[in-house]
Amino acid sequence: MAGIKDVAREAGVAVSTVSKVLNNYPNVSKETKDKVNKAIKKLDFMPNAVAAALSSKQPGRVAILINQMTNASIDEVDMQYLSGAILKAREKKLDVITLFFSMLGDKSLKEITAYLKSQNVEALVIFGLSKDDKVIMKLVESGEFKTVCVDAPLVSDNTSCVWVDQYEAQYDVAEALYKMNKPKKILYLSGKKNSFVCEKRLQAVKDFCKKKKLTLKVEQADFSEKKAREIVLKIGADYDAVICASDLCAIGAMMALTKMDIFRPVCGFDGISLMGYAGRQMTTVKQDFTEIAMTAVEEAERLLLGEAGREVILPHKVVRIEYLDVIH
Amino acid sequence: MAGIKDVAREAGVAVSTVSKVLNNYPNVSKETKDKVNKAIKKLDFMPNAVAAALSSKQPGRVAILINQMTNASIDEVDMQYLSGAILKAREKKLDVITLFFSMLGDKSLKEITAYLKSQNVEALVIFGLSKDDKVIMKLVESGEFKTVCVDAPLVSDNTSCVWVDQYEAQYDVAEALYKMNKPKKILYLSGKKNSFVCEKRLQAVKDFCKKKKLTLKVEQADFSEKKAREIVLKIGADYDAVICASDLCAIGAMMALTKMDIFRPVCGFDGISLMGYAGRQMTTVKQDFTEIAMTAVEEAERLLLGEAGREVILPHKVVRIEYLDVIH
DNA sequence: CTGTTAGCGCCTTCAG
DNA sequence: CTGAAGGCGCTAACAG
Repeated sequence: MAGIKDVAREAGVAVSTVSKVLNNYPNVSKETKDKVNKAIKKLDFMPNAVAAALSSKQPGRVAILINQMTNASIDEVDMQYLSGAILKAREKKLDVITLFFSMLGDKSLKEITAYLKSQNVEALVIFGLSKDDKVIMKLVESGEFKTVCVDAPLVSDNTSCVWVDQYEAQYDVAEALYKMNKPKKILYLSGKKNSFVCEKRLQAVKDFCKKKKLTLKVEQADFSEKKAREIVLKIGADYDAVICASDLCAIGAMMALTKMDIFRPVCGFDGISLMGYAGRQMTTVKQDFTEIAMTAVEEAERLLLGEAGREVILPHKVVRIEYLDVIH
Repeated sequence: MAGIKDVAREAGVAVSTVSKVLNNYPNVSKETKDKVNKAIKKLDFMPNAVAAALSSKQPGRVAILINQMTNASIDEVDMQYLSGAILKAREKKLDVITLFFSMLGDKSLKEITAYLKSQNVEALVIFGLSKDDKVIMKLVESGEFKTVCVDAPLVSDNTSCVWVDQYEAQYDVAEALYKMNKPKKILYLSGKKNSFVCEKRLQAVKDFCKKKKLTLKVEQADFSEKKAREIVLKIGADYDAVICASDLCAIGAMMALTKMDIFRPVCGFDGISLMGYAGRQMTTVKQDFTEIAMTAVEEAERLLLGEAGREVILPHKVVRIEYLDVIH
């Protein structure tokens, strides 16, 4: 691999000059710039990113932390988060390293911090954080790293939060279902206890039902298809509609209803393609996870540039999913 | 962040000595080693990985290349590949960078090579490569990087291949289905044209049918649930059983059969959790993608250590999946 | 506008 | 067994 020296020699200039054109410094004459660029092309030169990172004050890496298998996910969500984040990071020329919560859970805050620092990470982008992830919560609060939380309302001077307005989204989908079917008694299958998103969603349904004067029964389904199925089998018949905090639960609810051979409108949350297998049209909230991830990385860049943390709200859509709409 | 110098001062030794204990050199007395380790602990020191990478001849990074959304995947497979690979890499203290085919497809071999070199990558672990991925095929063949291909039979001095024996697996599952239902006429829904795995699977079914003197009809379903459904709707009734090159197709086939209200045994391939939604018991081949990925990374390490490329065959299982066996 | 010169933080011969 | 010194490839003042 050709080095910067070779380029300098080839172009007949000093290494620093080459460095300058590489990093788009203003004060280089067009001529020498051309010379250098020609040499670069000729030698197929590309600066060694490791060396550059070591020597320069450029921002360090950003670590993507994924809480695998926690959301309603079935991997689809995580994968979209990941690819969106990685894509945007490359675009922004940010180095990333990918980590899973499971790799950190058993380590102390100190260890994690040391590890991240040793890897030259300066910013964190965290997906799927919940209050139960104690160490990672502490990591965020420690302020050692600029961090962007997706789906967790943590905002401070150096931590931003990016998400869809969970309250509004849940409210909207409930309303859509309401308009269509005019239910009187609602069964709400809530998600995990200490999940930030779930609290918002739950509140939305509560408020909605209050406003419309509907009876509301809340059950904890923990994002689980199975639990949802069991709950609905047991008490589903007593309600006019089932609103779910996740698509997976909606599928479970649907399965139960089909088995009981009764009809009740059901709606989900997330818009994962698995919904295509629900066997019936369903209403759900569609979140664009790729977009969310890309926005999160952009936000991380902002923080790295020294700007202050903030909350970024992304739009959502309420959609009807047909059987196999989504899967090719 | 404490540096190696701080540790040296704290321990009252030279930096080089610290470095030696860090890298487990043999010639350090136990006493000084203890002193140094104490200092390390006291200062929460961790060597800067970037600097270490730059200065030492330690192996470079390994790039994980994922062909997102190509297999029967629905993300589950890719996610397991990814987490397995990343986990093992951390265990082996190998630095990884994750890339998706889609980020490279439009670039030239030269560009990709330059980029990878600039990122200090020395080894590639490639998931889901097919003959159609021209550039990446060339990348592998160029020999510039040690590479491990999962699901592609590329073996040379510096490239290994890790996979489940596709022929045997497909043969086994066909046999299992045969024993159970004694079909005479088989419909085989094959996968994508230029996929390495598909060719092996197809050959296995051909051989099996020949041996058992069964009528075999092969149709291209391209791993698509929809195509599988359409094919089975059209001609499924004429056959006694449907063997599929992927679970997704098996689900499609099942959906079609259910719609037609006829029973035909169906089997799939991969063992993804989506099979839990097929609505009926199904036979399939279960591959442990996490394990495959971990093995692939280990193999990459071997190559990095200078050993020669080879083929590594991993075991598979033929399993029956019940409704929601797999999804919690 | 261009070149010279220190480092970045660590590893690694090579003397002692 | 330990320490001093050079260098990995590049960037960033600082001179010129």
